[in-house]
Amino acid sequence: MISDFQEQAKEIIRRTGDRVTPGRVQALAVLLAEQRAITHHEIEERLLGKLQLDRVTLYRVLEWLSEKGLAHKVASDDRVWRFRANVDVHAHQHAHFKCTCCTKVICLDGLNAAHDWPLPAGYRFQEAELTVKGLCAECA
Amino acid sequence: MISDFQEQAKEIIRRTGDRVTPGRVQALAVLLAEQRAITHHEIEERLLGKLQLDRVTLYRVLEWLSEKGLAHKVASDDRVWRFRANVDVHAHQHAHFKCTCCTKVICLDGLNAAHDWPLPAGYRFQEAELTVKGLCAECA
DNA sequence: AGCTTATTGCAACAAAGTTGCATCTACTAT
DNA sequence: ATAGTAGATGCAACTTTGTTGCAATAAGCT
Repeated sequence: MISDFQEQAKEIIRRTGDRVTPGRVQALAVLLAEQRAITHHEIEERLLGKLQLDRVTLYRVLEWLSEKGLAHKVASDDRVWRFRANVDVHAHQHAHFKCTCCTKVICLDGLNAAHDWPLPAGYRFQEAELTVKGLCAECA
Repeated sequence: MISDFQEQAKEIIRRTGDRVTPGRVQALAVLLAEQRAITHHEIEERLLGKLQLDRVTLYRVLEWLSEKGLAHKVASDDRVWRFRANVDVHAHQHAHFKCTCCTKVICLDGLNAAHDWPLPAGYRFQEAELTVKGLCAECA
């Protein structure tokens, strides 16, 4: 299973034309194996044993994944970025759910934060970030 | 004008039953004088000259204002909390707009992030935080 | 196999916020 | 008015999350 994600990650990264490095492959593999948005810290934990990767390098890898559109960053109220691999045209405009109990974050793919929000005159819309908070099935 | 806000702040604070201290009064007065959500740092700037208040104390005052429901905190993608005085039943459920150019944040009072978001089975809604990003009238 | 340049690791730094504790002060009760 | 007390404040030190500069390394090309 895991090597499956690794191969998948390798192929995705190869297609960007940029270098295929262990750090990028393992980090993306971790994200692919996860159905939810996870923090830098959580990714580090999952890499333990598999690959020793510098903290800073992981930050840079995650930044690179976002830039290349292979993953997306999710802002949260705890000042921590979370990352999730971009699946297909999963694309940009979608909402997130954060459990106020276990802090888990998932993507609400069905919910697209569309651009029909009424803004004051002269304001221009770019994007919307919607985070719904509550309790997940396990914590409820 | 300014002392007007000070008197208003004093009265609001008095009604909580907690102590009316210069830090609380001045901080709330600053928030009342502002129509948008501002950062700890911006509040500190506006207090310069009026009152020398320790960084930590301001953090605690802002926390207290939130707890007492006199102000609300707005999370943002720059990992910085912003605060705004709560006007009337302005209350909780509303959206925010953040200018991607000047980083200014305003409250979209007309837009209430209502609770009809479709969640997965077993999930329980608590609150929603909606941030619309784009350009404000001055930056557009 | 060697070259080139992107990537990595390390150390140091930065911003935002928190904690512990001694000191001070707003309010209360005299 | 004064004194006592719980609650606020100021200071120093710390934490967490993330960033920057730079020398060393290694991925992919020829």
